Amino acid sequence: MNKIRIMIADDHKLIRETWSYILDSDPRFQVIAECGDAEEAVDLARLKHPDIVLMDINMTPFSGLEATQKIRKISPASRIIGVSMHSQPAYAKKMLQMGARGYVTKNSSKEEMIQAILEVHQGNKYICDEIKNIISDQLLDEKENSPNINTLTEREMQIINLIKEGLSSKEIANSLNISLKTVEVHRHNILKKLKLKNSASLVNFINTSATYF
Amino acid sequence: MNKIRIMIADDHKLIRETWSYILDSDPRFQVIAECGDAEEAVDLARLKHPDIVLMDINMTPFSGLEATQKIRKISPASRIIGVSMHSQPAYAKKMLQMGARGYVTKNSSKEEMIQAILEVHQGNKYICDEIKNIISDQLLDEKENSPNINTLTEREMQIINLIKEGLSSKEIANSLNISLKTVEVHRHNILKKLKLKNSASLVNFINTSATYF
DNA sequence: TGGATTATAGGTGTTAATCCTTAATCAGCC
DNA sequence: GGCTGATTAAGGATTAACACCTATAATCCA
Repeated sequence: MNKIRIMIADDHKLIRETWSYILDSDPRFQVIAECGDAEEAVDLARLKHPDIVLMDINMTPFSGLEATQKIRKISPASRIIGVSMHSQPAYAKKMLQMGARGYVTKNSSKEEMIQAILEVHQGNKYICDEIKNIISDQLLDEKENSPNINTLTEREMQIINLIKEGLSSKEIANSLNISLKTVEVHRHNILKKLKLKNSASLVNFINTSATYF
Repeated sequence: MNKIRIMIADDHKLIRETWSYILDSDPRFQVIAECGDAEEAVDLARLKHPDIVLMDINMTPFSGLEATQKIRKISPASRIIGVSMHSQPAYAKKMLQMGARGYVTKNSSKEEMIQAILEVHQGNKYICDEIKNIISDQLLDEKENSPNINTLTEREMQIINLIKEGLSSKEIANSLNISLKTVEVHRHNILKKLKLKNSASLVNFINTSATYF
C-alpha cells in the first residue's frame, strides 16, 4: 500500500509545519511538499502531482480559491481539501465550487482532518462536522437567493476594498483610472445586490461576512 | 532544572493539539493544561498557576484580552504570551497593555514561538519579528496619542453601533430621541478622535480594531 | 467652587453619496 | 446572430454626510 502523498499550502508557517509534522508521522501519509503562497502551490502541484492538497483559503498573492481552480486544471488527479479558520458555510461552498473535494475548518480535530484526507482520497466528498451541522443539505444540492457576496463581480469587490479604506468615490475613480460616474454606478449596484442602505452597513456586512476572501 | 509549565488557550482545536504535541515533546517544556475558551482559561490558571500561558486573542465567551487581565490578577506569577493570526500592531499593543509579556503571530515559526517562551519565562518581553518590524519601539516604551477606541464615550459607541447597522443620522436621532444636530456632532467628534475620514472607514476601523470587545 | 468632560442643539455651508435614467462596448454563450 | 452580464460613462436630482462655529445644562472631579 502506497502512502498518500500530501501537499500543504498554508500561509501560516507554524500551522504548516505542525501539520506536516503530524501527518508525516502517520504511516499512511507522506508530506511531499509545503508552501506558504498560492503561486508556489500551483507550481508545486504542477511538478509533484500530489494525491491530496490541503489548501488554506487565505493566501497570497492570490487566494486559495484561485489556486484550487488552477490546480484542478493542471493536475486533475490531485484532490483538494479546503482548510480555513472560517466556519461560515459560504467559504466551504465557494471552495467546493472551485473544485475542492473537501472542506475542514481549523476548529476540527486532528482525527477529523485525517478522516477528511482518507475520504477524499477514496473519491468521496468530505465536509467537517462543524460546517455540516450548519447547512449540510443546503450546500450539496444548492439554491441561492439571499443577499450573497458571491454575486459580486471582481470589480465590485475591488471597489468595496477601497471603500473600506475610507476612500471617497472620487479617490476611487482616480485610483482605478475610471470615471467618478462609473464608481457611483458600481457603488449603487453593490448596495442593490446586497440589499444594503449605505457604505457603513456595506463595510460592516463585508467585515462580518465570512464569504469575503 | 524544572520544565517550564505551559498552558495553551486557543479556540482552534487543531492548533491547540498540535502545539501541545510539539511543545510537550521538547524536554524543556511541559504542557499542563489546554482549553478552548476564555472562561475555562481563567479557571485553569487559578487552579494550576502555569509558568507560561499561550493565549489566543479570539476566544469565546469573552476575548483573550479580558482573560489576560483576569489571569494577571489571580495568578501574577504566570506570564502570558499573546498568540494571534493578526499581524496588526494594534492587537499586540492591546495585548501587552492587558498584561501580556509577549506577542507572537501565527505566521511565526516554531523556533520563534519557543524563543518567545524562553525569553518571557526569563522575565523579558518578546515580540515576534513580524510585528517588531512594523512598530517595535513604539510599542515597548508606550505613549498614548494614537487614535484609540478607548477614548470614545458610551454615547459615541452607541452611535457607532447604529451607524454599523446602516442607520442614517436622522434614524439614529429618532432612535435615541435626540436631535439630528446632536447626532451629527457625535459623528463628527468620533471621526475627529479616530482621525478617520468617513463612516465607511469608521466601521472598518471598529470591526478590525482589537480594542473592541 | 472652578474646570473639564459630556451630551445636547442650532446655524451655515460644502462635499459626497445615493437614486434615476440611458447607453455604448465587450466577452461569453446557446 | 442574438442574448446576457460586466464595465464603462453621462446628466440630473435629492438626500446625507461632513466641517466649522457657537452655546448651554449636567456631571464629575480635584
